[in-house]
Amino acid sequence: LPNPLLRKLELFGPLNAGDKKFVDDALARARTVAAHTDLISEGQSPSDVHLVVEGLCCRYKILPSGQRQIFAYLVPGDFCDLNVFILRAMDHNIATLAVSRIVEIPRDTILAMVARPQLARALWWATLVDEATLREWLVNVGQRTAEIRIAHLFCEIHLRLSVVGQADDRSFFFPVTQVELADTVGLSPVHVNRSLQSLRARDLIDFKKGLVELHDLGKLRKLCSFNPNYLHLEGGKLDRGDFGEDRPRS
Amino acid sequence: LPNPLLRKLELFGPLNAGDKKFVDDALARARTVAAHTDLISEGQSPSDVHLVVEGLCCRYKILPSGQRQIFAYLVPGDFCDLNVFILRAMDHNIATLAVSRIVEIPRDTILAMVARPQLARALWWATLVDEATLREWLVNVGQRTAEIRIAHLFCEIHLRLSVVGQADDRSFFFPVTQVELADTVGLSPVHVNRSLQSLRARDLIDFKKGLVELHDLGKLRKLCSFNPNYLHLEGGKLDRGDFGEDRPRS
DNA sequence: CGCCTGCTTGATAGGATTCAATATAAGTGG
DNA sequence: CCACTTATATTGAATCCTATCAAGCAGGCG
Repeated sequence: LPNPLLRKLELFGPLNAGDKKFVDDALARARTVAAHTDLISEGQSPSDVHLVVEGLCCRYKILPSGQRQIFAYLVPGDFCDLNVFILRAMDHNIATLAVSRIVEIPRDTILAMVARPQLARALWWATLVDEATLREWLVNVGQRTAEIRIAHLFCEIHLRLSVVGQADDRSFFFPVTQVELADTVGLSPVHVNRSLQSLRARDLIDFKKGLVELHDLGKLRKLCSFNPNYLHLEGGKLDRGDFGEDRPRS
Repeated sequence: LPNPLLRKLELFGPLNAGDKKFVDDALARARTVAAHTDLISEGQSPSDVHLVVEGLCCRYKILPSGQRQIFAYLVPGDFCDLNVFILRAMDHNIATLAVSRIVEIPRDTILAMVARPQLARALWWATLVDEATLREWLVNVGQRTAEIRIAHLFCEIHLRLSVVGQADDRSFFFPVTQVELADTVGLSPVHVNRSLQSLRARDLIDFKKGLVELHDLGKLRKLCSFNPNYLHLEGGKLDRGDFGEDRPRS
């Protein structure tokens, strides 16, 4: 079973043997966490950095009114709280959605990683992709209709899971409830249910019990005009791997 | 007129004289850009980093359907594209909303800034706050009703402008049209108009011709349950200014 | 003065929410 | 292993919020 973090980071650029070993060692001891368990809560200031090795987690916030908004799904290879080095306190929560394997990487280990130039850039790249993903979610909730919102979300998750070898072209596991989907895309659970039925009726996707079956990925992507640029994936290899160099640009 | 970037960064932590001079020098030569002008477009890969010194800019994306979503307002002291060092191409656009003064900071200057530990942390802090702000916008669009959405946006902008000395407790300039507001909060321009009227009727705020008058800031904040934690401002001074130190935490 | 942009208003339609009830599945404990 | 309880999914009906369409108004500018 390949290291999902390594797999992700190498999309950005090649790592040397030392870098790889470093990453591998860092993920050596993962612990298993039950589903629906908070890993970090708002106001806390964890000393270590959490990383998802297996399973599914999410960032979320609960409003005074009791409403919940999910900001991000964290799939294998994703960091939970790299910002720990700078910000005093978390401004949101992170929880598991399914049984997951989590590693807690000590601060010092992260610092040592950042001391390796290529790894440092790869980590930075990962956080920038997180931010770009967040922007796309804002587009999703701000501009798209219910059905297309959900279609777009599935397209994204599918691609991100593919990167870490957790999805093929026909299906993938995505263990969330319809209520959680609703809190993700800013819709009511009832409407999510109906939108899912509508997508099934169009013979695009079938989602039940945490399994997404893609009946026609191409049509699904067309429906929501899915443009994966913001994930900086395939293009990732072409992304700037250098720092100070001043080469000409188009 | 104090340097807005310096003013912002010092919220995070103290800078030494050398750091300050460095930042001051970096902002020395600003150019004036007309309103509604693109600074950077999707797909581009600017060689320098843009920073807003005066005026107002925004991040945005246009969908194939022609819809526009605004992701962020950039006020004096905000960077436009620090990610230039890592990502090959912009995945969104940045434009001026009003006449603005912009500096283009060479890559080398940024690299020199990052070489200064305290400045590096302050820059990192700034990008993390940007991300947290984006999360809050997702909450806004995903969970709140029209009126409260707009109220919350005004609360945020007011606070961010206050930090750089561009707002007092009674009013501030915010030169956007109602259409732009609509593209920000994911509503139709008509509905934005009506929501603004409603806020005026409650004697909370009056927004006309780019001037926001706050009739009762306390009541406005209560209406939208405004919690500025996510901006990490006042708490900013207490945020972690250290890197590797391993001090006890509560 | 006329034009353009931005704001305002009214009427209508539609998408999404809410409420409520039912069905189905999943666990739990005796 | 079955009965009970809880979580999740599904369905229908009524309501509400927001969008759309369309028209009128105001102010700035050449």
